[in-house]
Amino acid sequence: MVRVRIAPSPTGIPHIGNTRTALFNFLFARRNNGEFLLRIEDTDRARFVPESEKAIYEILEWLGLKWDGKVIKQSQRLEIYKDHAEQLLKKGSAYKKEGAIHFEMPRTGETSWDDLIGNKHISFKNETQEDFVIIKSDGFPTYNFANVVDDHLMEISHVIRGEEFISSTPKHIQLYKAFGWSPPDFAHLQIVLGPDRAQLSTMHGAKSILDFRKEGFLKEALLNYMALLGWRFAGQMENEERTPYVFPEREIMSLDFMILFFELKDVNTTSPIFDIKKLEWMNGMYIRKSQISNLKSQIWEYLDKKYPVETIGKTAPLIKDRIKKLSEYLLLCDFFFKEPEKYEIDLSGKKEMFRNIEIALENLTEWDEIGIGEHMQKVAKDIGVKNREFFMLLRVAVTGKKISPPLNESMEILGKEKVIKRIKKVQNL
RNA sequence: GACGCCAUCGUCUAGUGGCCUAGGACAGUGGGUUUUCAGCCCAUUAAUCGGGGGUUCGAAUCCCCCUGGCGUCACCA
Repeated sequence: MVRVRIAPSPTGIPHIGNTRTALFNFLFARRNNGEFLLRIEDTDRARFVPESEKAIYEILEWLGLKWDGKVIKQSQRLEIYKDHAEQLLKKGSAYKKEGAIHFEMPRTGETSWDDLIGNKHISFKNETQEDFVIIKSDGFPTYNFANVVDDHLMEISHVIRGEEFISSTPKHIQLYKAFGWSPPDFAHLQIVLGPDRAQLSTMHGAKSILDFRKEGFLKEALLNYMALLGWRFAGQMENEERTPYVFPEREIMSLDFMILFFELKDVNTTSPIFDIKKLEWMNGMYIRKSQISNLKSQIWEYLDKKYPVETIGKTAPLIKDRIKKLSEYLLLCDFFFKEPEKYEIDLSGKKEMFRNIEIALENLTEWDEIGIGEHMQKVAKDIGVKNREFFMLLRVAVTGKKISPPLNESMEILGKEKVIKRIKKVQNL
């Protein structure tokens, strides 16, 4: 039975790095019909950040990486750790010193294991190892100790975690040995690096997943991108002659697809660097692929349901190819909800032209995109203004901006009354 | 510094001895479509596979050394 866990400590809001670890654990569990557990390692009272525990739940739920069973919190298991430390004391593999309990590491031989990432044998000479604290003088267990006790008690079969724990794995293995337990399999994932090539960390300004959501990233894109950082589908598709992955579409994968094909042996051994550009491209890709009804509700919810959902629904088709993030919706579409107050081009002195436009629009019986377009082209021709210039001025008059969704469609959606009102308004500039 | 992990275009990667004068994607550049901006389409720049030795008829692929990057060296996790 495969049982994995993620063991975040509530000392910060999860970012791409540790969330990717969660994703890989989740994929491995689902792929193998196993369980994916969540343990909060809150034994460091000094670094505790209150809102981070809530954020951990929120992020996992939002992304659809729901854990199985109930959450284990180390701060509520202090007795368990004490009991186990006591056992080691009795066995003589631990000793007290300065109010803390220390574990005695062997001085000779070596400690090693076969790591599932890269399928390699890693070994440390025991002479390089040192004794370490398992129970602090405040009675709390240290990470190294609580981690091992819990992984055993929770019957974890595979420990899939970041590479930063490789150096402490000998400690863990020796602990298992001292207890007479058999250690789980280990898989140490390569660390995700920032553009500065240093490990992604909150301290270093890495954005949290919550930040990405706030910026309008879709969970599908985030999930897909995180998976691609070190893993890709290694199967063969039809028509692929030479090497797999030559088609871009195989980079776009749903969570279900990933679950179907995820294998630890296909996880890369090199540390990937997080590239926001590719994430943005991928997010745009997901937005473009979205069904309008789905995109509509995503935007609506993203904007805290403050804007009329019908208008969002009507305008969504106009902007789905134009935005990379949900946050860009209002940049393009705010004019649907309020009249422009300022104009990116000086429209004064164009009174005559807008008067002509107004009359032409007034005379329109069918208020639709095609009719509007035809009539406007005619006006442009009649007054001898090039399309390019004519429509730019009209665009600014209606939207306030030089960049906007397609004009005719926008005018149709806005409605005759509002459009004419705006055309009248610019005649008084 | 000690210990450990890693090493293919700027970035993510394909590649497990001959299909590689190294393929794809993102980013970049040029062009086309065009009523803006996107999108889409086409083209294109970019890696002497970190360096040096081997092994082999043949190496990005196997071995060794060097170098570099990263990680860990707490009563943090």
